[in-house]
Amino acid sequence: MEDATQRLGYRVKRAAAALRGALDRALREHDLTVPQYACLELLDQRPGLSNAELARGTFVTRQSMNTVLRGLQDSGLITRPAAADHGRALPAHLTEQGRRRLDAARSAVYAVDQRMTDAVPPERLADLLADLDRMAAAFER
Amino acid sequence: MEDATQRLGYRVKRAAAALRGALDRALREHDLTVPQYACLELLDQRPGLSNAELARGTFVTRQSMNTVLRGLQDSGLITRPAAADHGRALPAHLTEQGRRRLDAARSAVYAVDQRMTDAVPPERLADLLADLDRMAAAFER
DNA sequence: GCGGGTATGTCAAACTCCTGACATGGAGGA
DNA sequence: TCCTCCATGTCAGGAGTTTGACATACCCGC
Repeated sequence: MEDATQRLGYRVKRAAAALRGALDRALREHDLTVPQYACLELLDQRPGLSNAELARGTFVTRQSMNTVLRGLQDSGLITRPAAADHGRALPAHLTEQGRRRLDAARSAVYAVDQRMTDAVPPERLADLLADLDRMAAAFER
Repeated sequence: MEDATQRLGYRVKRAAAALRGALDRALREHDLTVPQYACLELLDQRPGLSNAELARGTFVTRQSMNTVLRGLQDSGLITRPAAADHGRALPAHLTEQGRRRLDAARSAVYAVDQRMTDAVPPERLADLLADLDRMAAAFER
């Protein structure tokens, strides 16, 4: 195991890089970046999430998500109250325009995901998902 | 499959994010970034690689690798000839100091990789590696 | 020989993301 | 009640990466 390209980390990195590139290309025609799309998708499934919660859900820092949210807000894709009624968390929601943009981009993203999914033998998909979860969990603290 | 967090792309992204974070933390004490380490490692295995070849091997653009190489050069970890004798490609090589720094960082990186590897059942490791390769290959053109 | 195609190194500008830091608001124990 | 701890939103600065572009150098078919 002296060749670093044989190690698990290298393979994960390569697969993730390929995925990221494909997503970038697919989302560009919808004028969305990957974090922006991830944010919209998360917000569609769980409306009212705060900045910090969205950051954790998309694997970026609060600060990065803050700028992402501001951009989405300026584009009119999401809304956030100016002040919090309880605590400091500001619950974000999709606007009608945001929902439409998400619907348009979703098909492109799903096609990318499907292309990747189709590349693995179907009988191994469940194990693969479980292993990816275990790898991620191995670094949580 | 309406929950986006159940899709393969999300799992890959999460695993890669966890790995990247762990590598960042592990390499910080060696004053190296992930691309810098990847570059050194690749250069150790295949001395004389050019900027563009290193970029492809580490999944970044030529421009990014160029700045990485310049930093490594300024730190005295690699050397590059000022002019190319054949074509424009400038073959890079590790210096003695670069080799020492790599050796020091390698154990930390290997520990991270091993921790991730240990998280997956050993009888599935070979399949996992193969599937990751298939996923990456699905996006090549 | 030579002209198109390809690959390389490099520059400039913009963008994204991160680290570090600070102030605010809530929860729980002394 | 007070006060320590934790989570959140935000600001400032900097580091890293990307897109777009340009000039140079080889290759190959004509």
